[in-house]
Amino acid sequence: MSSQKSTSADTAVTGAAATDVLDAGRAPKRARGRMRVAALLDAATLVFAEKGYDAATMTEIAARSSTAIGSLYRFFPSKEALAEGLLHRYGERASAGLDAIAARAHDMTAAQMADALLDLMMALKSERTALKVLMDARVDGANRRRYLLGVIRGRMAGVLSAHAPGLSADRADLLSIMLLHLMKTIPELAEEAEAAALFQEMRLVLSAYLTAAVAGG
Amino acid sequence: MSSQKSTSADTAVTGAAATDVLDAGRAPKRARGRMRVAALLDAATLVFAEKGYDAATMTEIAARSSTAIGSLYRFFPSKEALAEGLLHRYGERASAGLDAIAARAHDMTAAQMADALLDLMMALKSERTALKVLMDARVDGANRRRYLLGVIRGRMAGVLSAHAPGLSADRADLLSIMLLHLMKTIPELAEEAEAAALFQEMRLVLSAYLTAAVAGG
Amino acid sequence: MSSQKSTSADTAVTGAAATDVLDAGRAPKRARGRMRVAALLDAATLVFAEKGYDAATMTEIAARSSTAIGSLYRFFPSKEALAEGLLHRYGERASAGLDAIAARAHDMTAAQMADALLDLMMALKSERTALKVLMDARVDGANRRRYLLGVIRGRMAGVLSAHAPGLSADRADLLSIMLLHLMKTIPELAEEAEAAALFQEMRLVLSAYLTAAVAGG
Amino acid sequence: MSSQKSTSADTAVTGAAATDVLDAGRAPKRARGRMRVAALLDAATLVFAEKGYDAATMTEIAARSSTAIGSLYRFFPSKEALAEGLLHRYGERASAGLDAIAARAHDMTAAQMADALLDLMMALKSERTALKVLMDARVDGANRRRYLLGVIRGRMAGVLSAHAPGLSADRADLLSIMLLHLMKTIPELAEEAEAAALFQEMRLVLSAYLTAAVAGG
DNA sequence: GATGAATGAGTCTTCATTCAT
DNA sequence: TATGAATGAAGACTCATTCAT
Repeated sequence: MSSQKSTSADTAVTGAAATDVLDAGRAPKRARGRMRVAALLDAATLVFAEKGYDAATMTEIAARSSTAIGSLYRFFPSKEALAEGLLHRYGERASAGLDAIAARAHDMTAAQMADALLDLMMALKSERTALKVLMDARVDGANRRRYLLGVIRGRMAGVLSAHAPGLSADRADLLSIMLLHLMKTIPELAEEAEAAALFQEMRLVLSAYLTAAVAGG
Repeated sequence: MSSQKSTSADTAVTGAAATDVLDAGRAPKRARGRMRVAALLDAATLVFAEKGYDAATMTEIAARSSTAIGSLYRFFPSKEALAEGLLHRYGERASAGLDAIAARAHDMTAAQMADALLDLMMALKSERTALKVLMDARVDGANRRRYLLGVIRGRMAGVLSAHAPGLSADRADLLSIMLLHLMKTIPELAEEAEAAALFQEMRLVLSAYLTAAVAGG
Repeated sequence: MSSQKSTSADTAVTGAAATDVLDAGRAPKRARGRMRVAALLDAATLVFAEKGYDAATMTEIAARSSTAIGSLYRFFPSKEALAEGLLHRYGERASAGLDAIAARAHDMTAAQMADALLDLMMALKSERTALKVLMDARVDGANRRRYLLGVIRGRMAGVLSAHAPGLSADRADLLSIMLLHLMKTIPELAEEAEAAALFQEMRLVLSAYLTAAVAGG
Repeated sequence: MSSQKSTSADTAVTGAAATDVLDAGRAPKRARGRMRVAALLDAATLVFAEKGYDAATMTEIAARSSTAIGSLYRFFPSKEALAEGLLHRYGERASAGLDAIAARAHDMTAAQMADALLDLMMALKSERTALKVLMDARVDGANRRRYLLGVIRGRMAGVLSAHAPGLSADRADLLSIMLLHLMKTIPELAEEAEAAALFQEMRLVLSAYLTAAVAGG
C-alpha cells in the first residue's frame, strides 16, 4: 500500500514512470530480454549470411546465441518473424546512416557523396549480406519487406533533396531508387579479388551518375 | 525377296544410311528427350525464380513440366545437376548475345552500347532471375559457377575491346566486371513500378560510366 | 530349304522333334534364350552375393549380363522370380552333388563322408553366398523356398540311408536337417582368417557327430 | 521448513544428493528417454528380424514402438546408428551370459556345457535373429561389427579356458570361433517343425565336439 | 520379340514448431 | 517463465516394373 503511494508520486515526475513502476521487479528481466533479442538477432545475422534463409535452422540460431529453442520462439514466434526482426533492425540502422549523410549533404560534392554512400554500405556490410539473403528468399511476407524498402527509399530521397535542393520530389524518388539499386552491388564488389579497383569504379559510377542526373534533372 | 534387294540398293547409295537405319527407332526418342530437357529447364527456371534454390522442389519442377519425378531424375540425376544444366544453358545464351553485340560494337556510341546491353538483359530476363538465385545459393559446385562467370566476363571484355580498342586488357577486364555487376540490377528494375523511368536512368548510368571510363582509361 | 529337310531327318531320330519342327526358325533363338538365362543367373548370383537381395538392382543384373532390362523381365517377370530361378538352379546342382555322394556313400567312413560334404559345399561356394542372401531375405514366396529345402533334405536323407542303411527313415530325415544346418556354416568358415584350421575342426564336428549319431540311432 | 531440514539431512548422508536436486526436473525425462530407447531397440529387433536390414523401414520401427519418426531420429540419428545400438546391446547381453557360464564352467561336463550354451542362445534368440541380419547386411561400419565379434569370441575363449584349463590359448581361440559358428544355427533350428528333436541333436553335436576337441587338444 | 525411356510409390532424413514439465 | 523433448509434414532420391516403339 505505502509503496503504491510513493509510486504515484514518482510517476508524476518521470512520465515514462507509469510503466516502469508497474513492472518494478520485471525491469531487470526486460533488460535481459533486450539483450537476448540482440544476441538472437546477431546470431541470426551470422547464420542467415552463412547458410542462406532456408538452410539456416532455428536450432542453430538458438544455439549460437546460447538460447533455448523455446525462448527463441518466445521472442520471435516464427522463422519469418525472426527475419522480420532482422529487417527491422537493419532498417533503423540504415535510416540512421542515411540521415547522418543527409545532414551533411548540402555541402558535399558528387564525389564526396559517392564516398559517403560507399562508406555507409561497407559499414553495414555484415548485415547487408544477411539482408540480401532475406530479401531474396521468396517467402510470403514480402509485402512487409516492401514497406522497409519504402522507408529507406524515403530517407535516400531526403539525402538527395538535401544534396541537390533543385530536384523535384518525383525526380528525387526516382534517383533514390536507382541509387539504392546501384549500392546493393557494393557488398558483392567487396567479395571480388579486385575489390579495391572496383570500389574506384563504383565511385566513378556513382559520381558520374549523380552529376549527370542532377544536372539533367 | 525384292524388298531385300531394294534395301541393299538404298544402303549402297546413301552411305550414311546404314546408321540412319539402325537409329531409325531411336531418332524420335532422342527428339523427345531433347524436348523433355528443354521443358524441364524451362520449368526449373520458373520455379527457381519463384521460390529460390532451396525452396524449389524437384517435385514441383517435374509437375510444372508434366514430367514424372523419375524422368526428371533420369535427365538430371540431382538437384545440383539441374542447376548446372540451367547455368550451362544461360551461359550459352548470354555468350551468344554478347558476341552479337561485340560484332557491332565498334561503330556504336556509348548510348547505343547502353541500349544494347539493356536489351540483352531484358531478353534474358526470365533466366536472369533464376540465375541470380542459383549463383547466390550457398551450395557446393560453386567452382563450376565461377567458371561460368569467367566465361561471360571474357565475352564482355571482348565487347568492350571491340567498342573501345584503346583499352588495355586489364582495364577491359575490370570494366567488364563492373558492367556485369551493374547489369545484374536490370531485371530487378524491371519489377519496380517505375520500370520505364528506371530504364532511362540505367541507360544514363551505363552511358555516363562508359563514356567516363573509356575517356579516363 | 535344304536345311529344313535335313532338320526333319534329324527330328525323326530325336523324339523331341515334334516341337523342334514347329519351331523351325525359333530353334536358334531358343538356344540363345537358354544362354541368356544362364548369363542372367550368373550375373544375378554375383550381384546378389555382392549387394544382398534388396540392394541388388534389376538394372545392374541386366547390365552385367549385357541384357536389356526389358529382356530380363521377359525371362523373369519379377525380381522374386529371378531369385526363384537361382534357387532352382542351385537345387539342381546341389541335388546332383548329393546324389553323387550317395552313390559312393555305402563304402565311406564317417571321416570320408565329412570330407565329401565339405568338398561339395566348397564346390558350390559362390552360389551358396547368393543362396544365403536369398534365403535370408524375408520376402514373400518363402514357401516356395521351403519346397527347395525339402528337396535337398530328401537327397541328403538319401545320402545318409546309403551310408548307414540301419537308420530309420525318421532318423535319417532328422540327421539330414541337422547336417544341412551345420554345412551352412562352411562357406562362412571359409571367410575367416583361420579358414584352414576351421575346416579341420568342421571335419571333426561332422565326423564326430556322424559317428555318434549313427551309433546312437 | 521441517521438510527442508530433513532434505538437507538426507543430502548430508547421500552425497550424490546435490546433483540429484539440480537434476530434479530432468530425472524423469531421462528415465523416459531410457525407456524410449529400450522400446525402440525392441521394435527394431522385431522389424529387422522380420524384414531384414534393407527392407526394414525406420517408419515401421517408429510405429511399432509408438514413437514419432522424429523422435526415433533424435535417439538414433541414422538407420546405421540404430543397427549399431542393437549390436551394442546384444554384445553386452551375450558377454554377460558367457561370463556367467564361465563362472560355472570348471565343474561342468561337456554335456552340461552344451546345455548351457543352448540355453544361452535360446535366451538371446529373438535378438540373435536380428543380429544375424545386421551382421550379414552389406553396409559400411562392418569394422565396428567386427569389433563386436572379437569381444564375444574373447568371452567364449574365456568360457573354454575355464572349462578345460589344459587348452592352449590358440586352441581356445579356434574352438571358440568354431563353437560360435555352430551356435549361430541354434535359433534357426528353433524355427523348424522338429525343433525339440533338433535341439537334442545339437546337444549331441556340441558335446561330441567338445569332448573330442578337448581330448584331442 | 527386343529395347530402354517413363512411371510413381516408397525410403531415409530434416527441421519448424509445440507443449509438458 | 524457461526449457528442450516430441512431433510429423515434406523433400531429395531410388528402383521395380510397364509399354510404346
